[in-house]
Amino acid sequence: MSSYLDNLNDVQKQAVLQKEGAMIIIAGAGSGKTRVLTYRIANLMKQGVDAFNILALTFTNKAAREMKNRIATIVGESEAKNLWMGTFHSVFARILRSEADKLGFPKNFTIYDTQDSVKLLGSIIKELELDTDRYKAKQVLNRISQFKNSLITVKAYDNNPELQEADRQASRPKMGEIYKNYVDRCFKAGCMDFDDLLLRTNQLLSQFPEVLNKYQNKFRYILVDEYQDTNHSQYLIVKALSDRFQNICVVGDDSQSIYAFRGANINNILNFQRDFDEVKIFKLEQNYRSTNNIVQAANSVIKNNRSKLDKDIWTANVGGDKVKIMHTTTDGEEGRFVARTIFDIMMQKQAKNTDFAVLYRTNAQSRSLEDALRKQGVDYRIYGGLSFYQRKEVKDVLSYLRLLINPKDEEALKRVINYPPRGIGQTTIEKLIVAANQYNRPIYTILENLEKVNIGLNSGTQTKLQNFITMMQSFQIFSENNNAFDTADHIVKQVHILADLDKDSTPEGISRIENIQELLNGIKDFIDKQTEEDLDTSLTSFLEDVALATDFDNDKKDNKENVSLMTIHSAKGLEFPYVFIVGLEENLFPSAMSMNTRAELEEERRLFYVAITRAEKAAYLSLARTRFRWGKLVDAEPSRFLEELDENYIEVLAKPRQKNEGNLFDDFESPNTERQWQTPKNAIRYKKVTTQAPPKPRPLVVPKNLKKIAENLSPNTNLFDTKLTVGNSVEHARFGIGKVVSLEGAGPNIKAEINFEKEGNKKLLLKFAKLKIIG
DNA sequence: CCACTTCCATTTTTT
DNA sequence: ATGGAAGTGG
Repeated sequence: MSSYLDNLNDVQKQAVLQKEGAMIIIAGAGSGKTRVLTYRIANLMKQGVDAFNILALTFTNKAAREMKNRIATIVGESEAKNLWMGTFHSVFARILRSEADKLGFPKNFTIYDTQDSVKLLGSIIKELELDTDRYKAKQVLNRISQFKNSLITVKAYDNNPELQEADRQASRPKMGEIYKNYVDRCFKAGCMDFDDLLLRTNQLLSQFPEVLNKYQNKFRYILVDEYQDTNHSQYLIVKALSDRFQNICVVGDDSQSIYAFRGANINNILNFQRDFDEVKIFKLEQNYRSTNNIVQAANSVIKNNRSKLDKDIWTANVGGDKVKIMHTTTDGEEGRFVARTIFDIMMQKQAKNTDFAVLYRTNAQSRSLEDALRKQGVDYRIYGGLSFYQRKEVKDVLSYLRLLINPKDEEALKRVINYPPRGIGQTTIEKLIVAANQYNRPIYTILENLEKVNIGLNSGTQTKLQNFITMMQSFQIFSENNNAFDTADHIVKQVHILADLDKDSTPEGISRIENIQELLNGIKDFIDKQTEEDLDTSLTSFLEDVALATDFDNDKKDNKENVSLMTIHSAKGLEFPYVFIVGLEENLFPSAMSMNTRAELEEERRLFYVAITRAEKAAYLSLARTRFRWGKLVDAEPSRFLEELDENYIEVLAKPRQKNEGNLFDDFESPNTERQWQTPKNAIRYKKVTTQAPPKPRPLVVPKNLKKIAENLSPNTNLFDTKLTVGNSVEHARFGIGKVVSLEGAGPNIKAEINFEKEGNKKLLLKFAKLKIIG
């Protein structure tokens, strides 16, 4: 029966066959992790475990889908269909959907994306008449996200002088008030944001024992992929669900943890052995993906990180090409180098577009690459960035649909109440919000009862509002008798969105119309697919899918083969024969925002490690000495990561040149560009230099914005590195001098009990407490 | 209330 | 450079 096991090495096989208990699979890059997970689940099922009792949490929905398909080939489609597989967010959104009433949410709750959350926070900040420079909606959202991911509710915040003090120090004393308002408003709107999907799940499991019991019994075998990137909230969910049967298998690689910025807690993986009894450990250390030069180059970089699990990634693969490094003068030149090299490799090695990926640190870097690829005639596709569903015109249509299933959805209402323009202005909307807050009802309810409230609207405006409501009600009725596609189509026609967009005959305007068409097609596809698999075809389920979809999840139908352009973060879990990593410059990669602590810098280094290890056959690194940023030319120094690469595995294509030495690709601007490139003369351009230029002493750059951000962050982030221990004397801004009595918790959640001379014993969350070690 | 203009920040990464 | 927000005149 176990022919499928023959493809596995010893450790992989052990990991697959270990059926019960807690286990951790430390899976180095390219070590066949997905294969192990797939076979492991298949094996469980072959051994008689019911698919309904297996929960597998992945990092993207696409990963879940692919894994499911692979499992289906082993155990059969009908069985594989019953597996619960998906991202934390989508799996628990589904569970919340059926249990929402217990938490006071409607079953049809809608999901706020980041845009919605930021907008809501913007209006709250305005309503509270706070300084919008101090209180930047986006930053406030980040802070609230931190709270939620650490399970700090509004109440917990109110009881936590430390947090309040930290916010006061960051000149945001009203943070608690904003937080409370935000949570209230989301609740009243029947909406959950991304973090709520996890936080509310935790609430559900902790406050309702019968619910916990139900899902503990259901999910007897739990698997978590990319465990290194789970946050505290996710960790608690996993812990709670697996508590009964303790059949928990987590897979991850601490060296690939790159999501600390959104609360991922690397200690979840580092401390796994502490959290469960008798943990079995499997280390997958053989890399099957990359050539030896790539594996060793990657190893030489990551070894500079202090905090990591002990492992030794090796490969039996041949050496292959060395990792190539290209110094260029400008970002434009860098783009042309990438485009040209891709073109050359395609010609010489008969490679396809899909064999290539260009990875960058920030989305903004894609522009110069796009220009160059377009000129070179290389088809490409950008992943990530603004997703399809976030485009204005698409979101407008989606907002109508959202409002239909959840009339309380405030952000959706605000979007469509005057779009297309129907004479309902800002003033009117503000009056409505005020009324809604006064009566403690959703705006929609106010609208339905306009005649009963007097909020100072003139009769003309009242009629317009009335018409809007009547229209929405008619849509409501329509949707009850028609499917999601017909409803959406009906709405698009009735509100004349296309007519509005038609006024704009620019290419952008035309593409907007196409986007709406594509959205409608998307809904149709969704219904077809769901029907085929006998799943929910409702509007609600479509909207949920959309809210949690990533760019990778909706496969474009154009059958063109494309070079992939994406951020390194997006590239996690993917692999390509040829990988280009661009912008290896100080302040860009590592990012200027991530150089104030060792922890941050180490995350950047892991990011670099992830980038290199995406490559199978060849990796090209490039940098530019000047680059357009913020519309200005900015000078740049080579990234420190380049110096960390072991020179045995690299090859420098063009040595660093001073700016005034002229542009390597200057002739590229000339009309004969193409021909110039074919001439052998160009060969010397790839001049090999055996020694790298002596590294210049790096000027100590402290960007201006760094200071500001440092002030906003808790100033003691680096405390994690200085290792506070029991017995240390510390000084606290408010409580004065004290001694550390004990430490508990892990990572960002370490709490210290401190005996203060004046204030007595206090437990402080190190993350937020402002402590200075004085002895 | 709307259309047009000017101004401003934006660039770290994403479910 | 660019797109969104805020301000201004009709």
